[in-house]
Amino acid sequence: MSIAADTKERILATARDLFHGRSYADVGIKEICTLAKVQKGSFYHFFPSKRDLAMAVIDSMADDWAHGFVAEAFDEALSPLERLDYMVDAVYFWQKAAKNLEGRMPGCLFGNLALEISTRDEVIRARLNAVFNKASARFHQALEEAVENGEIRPLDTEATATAMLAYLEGVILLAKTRNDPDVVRSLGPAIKSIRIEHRQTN
Amino acid sequence: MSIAADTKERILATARDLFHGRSYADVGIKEICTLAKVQKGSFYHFFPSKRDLAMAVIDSMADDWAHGFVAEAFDEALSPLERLDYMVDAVYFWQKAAKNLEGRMPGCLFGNLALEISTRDEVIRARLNAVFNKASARFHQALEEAVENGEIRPLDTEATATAMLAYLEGVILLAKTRNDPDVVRSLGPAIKSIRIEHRQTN
DNA sequence: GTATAATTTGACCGACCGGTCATCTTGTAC
DNA sequence: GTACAAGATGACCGGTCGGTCAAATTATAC
Repeated sequence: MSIAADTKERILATARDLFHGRSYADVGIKEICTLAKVQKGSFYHFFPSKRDLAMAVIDSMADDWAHGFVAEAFDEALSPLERLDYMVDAVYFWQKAAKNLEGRMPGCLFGNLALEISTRDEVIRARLNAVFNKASARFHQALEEAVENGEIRPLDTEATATAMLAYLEGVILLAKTRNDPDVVRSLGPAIKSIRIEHRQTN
Repeated sequence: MSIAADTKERILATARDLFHGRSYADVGIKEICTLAKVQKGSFYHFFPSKRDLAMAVIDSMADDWAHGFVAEAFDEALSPLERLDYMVDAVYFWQKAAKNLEGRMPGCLFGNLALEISTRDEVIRARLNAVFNKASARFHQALEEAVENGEIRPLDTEATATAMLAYLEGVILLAKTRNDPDVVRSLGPAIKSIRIEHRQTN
């Protein structure tokens, strides 16, 4: 069972890297199998289809993310606004490291997949949407605390949290198009300037 | 010659719609030809390759954009901040109309292509980057005017302009992932809250 | 040791991909 | 009307795609 788990894990990790570095459509099962040192038949023993692989990759990445530097960035020991800066920094260093390795900025796997296949596959779209919602919730919590602390003036924390996530994704998109991680560092910190006021309740 | 131009234009328009609504990789030459009522050989009479078609589509869309509602939005008769709101509105109505037609929010063609193929094709990446630079220049000009007018406090207009473009792209990305154009309307106006201060010149 | 299930192997499939090409038709110029 | 080029036709190509499968191998349970 441990060997099997290893094979599945190897497929997953390989697919994740390839999808992230290129795109879903551009990476074939054959290539994944070759790099993961797995036969095609074995692949289909673990994954019913390429689609299912994609969903497993999304889940896997979301997990790593949530327990990795996102957990660090949103550490409650940090002040809310520090968390935002930490998050931006983490994205910057990650993208820079990836570029040094591969020569290209891969951007955000979720953003990439969202724009590539969310118009074609409702299930994957919903999955990616859920990932974004979870990410947005982190921002939301930080903002709630920041308002409580008096670090920032009261605002619509929920809408602003989503706006901040959108901004971060947009910055990564632009940085990827420039193939320059520095864009993240120069534009990223402005995430703290984004404000959506409370809706009027008249 | 006018007939030929029409054929080429028909290919271009069809490809643009299909690439926008789905993705570059997902749309085949054959499908484009069928919808455009053109034979495959004719296609290759006008376009050397699918890649070249993609570049022509980018140029064509950028042109339409620049002379279409972007020109309207950034009309100098409007106050700078009004231009931003106009731009957001235009995106909202466009996406909403597209969703009503096709059932799905297509998002921004440039953003879509950037995330899908900019890691694979340096020339296309550069082309898309140029489009973004032009868009950013529009924001830049508006911000310059706004600062002159005293509509907003002085800031790093160039960096902020790019940040605003990033935000807009991010908002569209999130809206597409939710398949809900209303996201553009609810988050979009916050574009005016983004600020990047002048770098310290000590 | 034997039965059973999990895993691996690699040949194989039809469909479709981007792209080619010889041939035919149409428009243009004189 | 004749010559020439631009455009249209559709059969065709090798390669790759996601996916299948029967048979062989390995691990597990008793």
